[in-house]
Amino acid sequence: MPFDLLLNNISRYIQLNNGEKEIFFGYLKLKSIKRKEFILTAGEVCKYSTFVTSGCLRGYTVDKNGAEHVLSFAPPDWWIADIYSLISQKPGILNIEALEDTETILLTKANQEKLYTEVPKFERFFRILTENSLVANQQRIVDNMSLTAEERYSIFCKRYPTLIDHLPQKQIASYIGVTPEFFSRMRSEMLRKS
Amino acid sequence: MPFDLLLNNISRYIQLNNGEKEIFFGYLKLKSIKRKEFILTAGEVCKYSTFVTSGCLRGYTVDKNGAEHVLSFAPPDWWIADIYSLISQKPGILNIEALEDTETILLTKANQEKLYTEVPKFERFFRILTENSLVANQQRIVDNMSLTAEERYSIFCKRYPTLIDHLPQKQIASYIGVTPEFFSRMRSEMLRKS
DNA sequence: GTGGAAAGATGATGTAGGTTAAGAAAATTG
DNA sequence: CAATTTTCTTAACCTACATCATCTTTCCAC
Repeated sequence: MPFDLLLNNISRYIQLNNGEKEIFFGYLKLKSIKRKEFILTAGEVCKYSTFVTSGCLRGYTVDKNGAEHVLSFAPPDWWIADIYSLISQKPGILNIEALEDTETILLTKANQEKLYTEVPKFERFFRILTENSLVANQQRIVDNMSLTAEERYSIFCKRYPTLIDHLPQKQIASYIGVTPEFFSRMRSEMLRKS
Repeated sequence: MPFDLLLNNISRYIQLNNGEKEIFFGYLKLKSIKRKEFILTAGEVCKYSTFVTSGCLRGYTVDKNGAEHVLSFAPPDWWIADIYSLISQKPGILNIEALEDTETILLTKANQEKLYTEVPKFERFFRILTENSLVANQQRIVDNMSLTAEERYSIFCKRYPTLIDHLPQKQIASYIGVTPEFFSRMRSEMLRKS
């Protein structure tokens, strides 16, 4: 059952009966994404919430100097979307790219709205999802303002232990907000100290 | 009617009939806060969503070096809370303080939950509120990673024109993530250039 | 497997913004 | 309105991190 991981993800916050599950499944679509393929690029309108079942995606912006800034990684069991664009249905700023071959489940904005009407529990589910995301983002703002790069990296390691091994370190550097060069130096510095 | 501003705030996203308004009003409490008074301090559990009708609040954290970091201002027509603490009902990290004498409307977490059950529309309202907040926070992360302090200040001026005049500039400095000294220098630098 | 591209390491040098300190101006409070 | 506290300004010096350049290593496509 390809939806198992997703059902389990959802059951953390709301309980669905079989009828509700059927309705839900009807609104989903499976999609495979090849490594380096994009499912969204800046300037496009985001049409889907994407749930990752295997592989890994990353969401990033490109600033006016051409530098990339990773906003989020989406390993299995995570949702990803350009929330701004998805909500407003205006062109977004996020690029979402597969870091490796990735399997996903898509829920269109339109279907999500239908789901809210037909199974109102989903309103709760996505509210909670958004709340959690907001909390994480707020914490990240605080961390960026008050911690050194080294401290932010330690936090990243604790929070995403599974990601550290198989993620190119320039991606991690970008996520914590430093250049790959500085990140490399910082890491060898940290090893030397320990 | 002290609830006018709040009703108007809500009507941007959901429409309430008179019965629903009555239920809603029954769950609200008015509270006046004196300048420099705190409605929440780090370590406490956040019990309310607070809506400001006049005056201004600020939410900030204190890092391990004792430095303050402003996460949000709440001028009239804004909601404020320690979302993390409010959701989890665990001790939070936010201090919320009145920058001037302020009038507020409080909605307890418990009443908010009741509202979700009795008037499910509110689930939608707070979902949208959270979504908007998430979008703003995400943008702030991007801005902090990719813009200079000067650019962040320009954005702040455009986004919160009413705040600039009557906010001590050290508070603005803290919000955009620089020291008051640097902020002062930067501002005179900007004036010189223009 | 091998050739080319991407990722990583490392050194020299540059800069945005921090720190410390001290005085001037403004705003609160009694 | 005077006293006191808070905020703002300016200046000298400092540091975390960026940039640029070059070299080595790893990866992956054919």
